[in-house]
Amino acid sequence: MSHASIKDVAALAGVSMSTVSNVLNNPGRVAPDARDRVQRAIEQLGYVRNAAARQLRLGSSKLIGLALINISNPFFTDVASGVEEAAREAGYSVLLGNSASRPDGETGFLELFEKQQVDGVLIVPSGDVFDKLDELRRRGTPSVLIDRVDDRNAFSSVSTDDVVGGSLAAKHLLSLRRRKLWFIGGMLDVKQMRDRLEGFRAIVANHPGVTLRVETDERVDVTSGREIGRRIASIPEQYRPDAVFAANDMLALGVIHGLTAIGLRVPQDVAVIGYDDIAFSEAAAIPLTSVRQPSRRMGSAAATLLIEELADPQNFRHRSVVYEPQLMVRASTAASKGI
Amino acid sequence: MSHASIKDVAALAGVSMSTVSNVLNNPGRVAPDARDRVQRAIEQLGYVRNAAARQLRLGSSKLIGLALINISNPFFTDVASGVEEAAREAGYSVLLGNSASRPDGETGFLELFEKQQVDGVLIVPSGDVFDKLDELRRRGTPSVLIDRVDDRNAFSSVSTDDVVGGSLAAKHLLSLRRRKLWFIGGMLDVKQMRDRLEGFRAIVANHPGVTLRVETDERVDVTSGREIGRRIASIPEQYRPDAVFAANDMLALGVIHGLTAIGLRVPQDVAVIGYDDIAFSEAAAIPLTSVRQPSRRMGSAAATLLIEELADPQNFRHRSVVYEPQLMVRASTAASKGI
DNA sequence: TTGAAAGCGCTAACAT
DNA sequence: ATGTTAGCGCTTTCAA
Repeated sequence: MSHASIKDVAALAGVSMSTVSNVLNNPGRVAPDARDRVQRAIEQLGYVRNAAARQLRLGSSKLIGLALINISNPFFTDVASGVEEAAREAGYSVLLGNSASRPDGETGFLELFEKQQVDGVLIVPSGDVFDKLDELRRRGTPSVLIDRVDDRNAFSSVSTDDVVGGSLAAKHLLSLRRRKLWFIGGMLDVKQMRDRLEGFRAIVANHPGVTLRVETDERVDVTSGREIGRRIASIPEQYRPDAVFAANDMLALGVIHGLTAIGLRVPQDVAVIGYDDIAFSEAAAIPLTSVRQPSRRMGSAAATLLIEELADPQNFRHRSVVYEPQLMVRASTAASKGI
Repeated sequence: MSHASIKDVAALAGVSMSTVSNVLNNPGRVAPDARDRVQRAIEQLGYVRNAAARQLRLGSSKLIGLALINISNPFFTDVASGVEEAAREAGYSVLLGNSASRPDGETGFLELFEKQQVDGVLIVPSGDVFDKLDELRRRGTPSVLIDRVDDRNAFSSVSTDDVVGGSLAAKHLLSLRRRKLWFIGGMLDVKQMRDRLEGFRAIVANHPGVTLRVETDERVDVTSGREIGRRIASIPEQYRPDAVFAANDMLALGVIHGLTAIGLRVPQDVAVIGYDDIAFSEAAAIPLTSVRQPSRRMGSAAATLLIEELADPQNFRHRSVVYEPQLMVRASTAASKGI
């Protein structure tokens, strides 16, 4: 009734366990007729390999752990798709965890991953997980960072240059003659946020007369964006920003909604630019200008890097792949001011 | 250098392996000082339980497999959040698979799940996986369906009444005096699609003079919605629909984009209603009217059902939980026709 | 309260 | 080409 084992298959096929194992792993080494009998026995019993036993024996699970901050942000699911694709091609499966769902966040997941004996970890770090990652590696589980470089270069990483991304956004807004800018983002203890702001600010600093105000909130989702949008809309015109750079698209989409709900026009009254360029941005009724990160490619590159390291841990040299972000100009900033 | 085992811990603490095991599983049964020594040894060695070995011994992995059609649809990630929450509370972890990423689709994932010895499976079935699920159950792995009922009532399920949902959409559109309706959806071999259409059509049938055209496409995402939107916009007014019911929100959002890009007004020229009510719908610049499914709740209910079954497989009676969909009226249909 | 030993299902080295 | 056997790390009787 329960799961059949290799032993059952062997008995039914009238061969030894190792022959069955060979049929599974080295079909070439086994005589055709024995192979056929084993195959039939497998079918008949509905035999399925027990990964736990295999893993225990082999010391490898052929599993990669992917730790995401927030699975409901399409940027991350795009990354995940890329990871899965590359992993599958190399014969790995992906154990997906989203830290938002755990009280203990990313650390909790890393522990689960380790217990499950994943061969390696892919992580989009938000908090400070480097100690934990170091520990993991000392015990033989390597990891690759996504969307974030490791300053000490102790881990491979795949990211987009967020400083450049921030400056792209600023240049674009300034070229549109916007002068009163807001940066809206998550907590600045997250490196990605800091970098985007840094790039943005550096450009603004070269433009005397242009003001920049920084607003941060713990939540970086559509709802919190909408609240900020409404707040902006209620500010008298002379104090109101004429452009907003939101540190991710969900936020930006929310801001537009909050703004327009109160009658402001985007981009005429307030231009809005986001970050990530998720699919919804292009399809929004006011298509969103956004700084694109090649999310899917980042995912597959990270997985590839990890798999390379797994294949030859000794000789592998850590690498940092940094992509250039790309400005996607759309309606949310396209028209000139005040028209 | 590699992973420390219970044996190493035992040696360092100067106790037997079983004492270490007891510290881990029945701390009460072990003398305080021995316990302390073991604890310290665990810390010092950075010992982490090997789930594979534990699983092999116990026959249970404390893992639930969740098979989703498409991880980039926020509806599914919301379901996943609900699942994770309920699972975590009960001490289970979730192995997440999205069938879109596999050439062999859901079946491929079910096989992975079985190999990984998940204790149970949660699945949003699209194709015909019942044979496979039957097989799984025969070998001791139960499953619960999400977003779909099993006609034979052989599996528990959690779903929303899609027929009612479809009729809600139709009634709303008709109350707005729309007469030329289009249904846009995925392939009709997917039960959910059929049901939504059925409910929609049943209402329309009672209204002589109202026409309904059905358009299906394999892809049900923003891009394909946009293409259809553009196509509609290019139709001369007298043949053009005055309302569209899209079978999910990603499609609907795309349709609106395609429509407005060519200068049509939503809802004045064409009213658009979606399905699922994902977060982006409310925040879209033309907020989308949608039939809401309680995605998160569906996820947690399904997980709860599965966990109950796992706890007492003998006496568990399959149950079908059916939620009522809810019409969320927003701007994409709100204004009357032609204004 | 603690320890010794068996065995979960699998693979691989070795023997035939 | 096939079989025998040891052992991966853990839990769990059973005995002390």
